[in-house]
Amino acid sequence: MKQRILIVDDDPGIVAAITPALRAQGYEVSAAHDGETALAAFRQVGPHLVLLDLVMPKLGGIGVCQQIRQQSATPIIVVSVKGAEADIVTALDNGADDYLVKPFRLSELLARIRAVLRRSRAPQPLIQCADLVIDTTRRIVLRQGQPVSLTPIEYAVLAELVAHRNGVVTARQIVQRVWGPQYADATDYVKGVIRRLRVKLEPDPAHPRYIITEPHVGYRFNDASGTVSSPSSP
Amino acid sequence: MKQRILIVDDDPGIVAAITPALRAQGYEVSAAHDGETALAAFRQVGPHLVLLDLVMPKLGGIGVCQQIRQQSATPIIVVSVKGAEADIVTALDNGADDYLVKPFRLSELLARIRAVLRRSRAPQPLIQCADLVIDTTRRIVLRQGQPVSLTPIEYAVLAELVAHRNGVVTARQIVQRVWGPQYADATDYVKGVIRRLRVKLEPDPAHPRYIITEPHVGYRFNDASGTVSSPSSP
DNA sequence: CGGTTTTTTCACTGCTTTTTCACCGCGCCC
DNA sequence: GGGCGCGGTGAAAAAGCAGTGAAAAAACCG
Repeated sequence: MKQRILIVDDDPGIVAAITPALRAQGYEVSAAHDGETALAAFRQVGPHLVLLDLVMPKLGGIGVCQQIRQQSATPIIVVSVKGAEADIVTALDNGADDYLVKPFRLSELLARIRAVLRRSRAPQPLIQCADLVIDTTRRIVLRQGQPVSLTPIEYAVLAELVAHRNGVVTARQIVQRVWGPQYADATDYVKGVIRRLRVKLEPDPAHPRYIITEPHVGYRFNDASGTVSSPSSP
Repeated sequence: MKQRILIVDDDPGIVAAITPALRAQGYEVSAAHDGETALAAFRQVGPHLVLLDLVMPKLGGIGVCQQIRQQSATPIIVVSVKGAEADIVTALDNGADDYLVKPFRLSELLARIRAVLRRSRAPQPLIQCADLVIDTTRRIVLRQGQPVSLTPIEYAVLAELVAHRNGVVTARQIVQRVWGPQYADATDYVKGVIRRLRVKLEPDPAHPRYIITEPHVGYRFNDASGTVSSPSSP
């Protein structure tokens, strides 16, 4: 699935300059030109990353930052002409992940996007959980050492759950990430896939241990045991 | 728990300049002066973050970066005099999380450290109050460590109360925020939800400690203890 | 092209939540 | 003391949601 980037900038020139470069890298790009439409677009598109200008009509970049952070951990890179120490510190302390001063070098922006996305999607190569092993690099799932055959959609949904393991993911989020933003309310799809996943992965599909339903909120991948591979910060 | 930072730089001046500032922020600081000792120190200290210079004897910064990445996901901020596009892109693509060109502003470095640590350590703004813990990002409420299941409306009302904790919120305000402006005088809804919240959250629902009624005004969420959240502002 | 797997659609069921409504108790002011 | 506003209580009706099964449609593969 293509990664989606939302550009928020009131200067159409900037948007026009960046967009094709991002598309060339294989990202899907959408844009908003003021703070309020940015938040609406954010909810609708469910992007994997936000490129955010600071100076904007309606609602400033800092405000957008805070609003997004209240509802999501989606990475944000602020791109602004304001290069003062105070601006940078304020943005970073209000939830931005990186800060780039205009004018910037395109390849640097791309590299910073890669770095931020790499960390946020943190595909820990191996996730082990009782009798399940999920190898995200090979797209393989083992259950009690036996490989489980998953269809592409099943795997994509599982990956989405595992990416936020121990956290709740709404059906809406899953549909947006796996099928695309335009399917946002086709949450029926998820029901079916979740069921098939449970049949294939759960010891007792009727009483799930891994794929837990958080009533009226969404689903949660329950990883009781700590992840064993690739030790992160000790 | 104090967070540990490993500084890797062959210039003792830099180390001497940064170290006290980091200590003042409450970090534990250790240092290494070349690539090889850096890796040894990394394994020994197990830092939460690495500040890495590029030009060094024995093993360059890029090499250190790769080696660290092979064994850990510990965040790395590269700090270097080299400001060329190619250097930045190379560092970021080899596992660095951020890149700061010397000379840098100290407060910017500190802000970038906070930003990177925040993301790597899932910072959850928690509201703690006696035996209640409210995790606003994950939509989870714990009572004496046990998760409490709240319905969407219950959670929304609680969030509204908590947002103005220790201040009074009128029933009218709650209805407007949770149900929408057109429901402004359906204050009956609130009664029911408040009751259910008390049953679920209060030790003695008949004599509320948290969700207090302010007669003829509204409700107030009583947060005796201070809020505990992640260290974001210095 | 035919057969198989996968995805989509839909109707149904049991359960939880939300809404609605009637009533109770308390304090207050006239 | 009786009416009145306000907040708490309880229960039943209505609505919404998740799980299930099964069949149609689409994609895949030889």
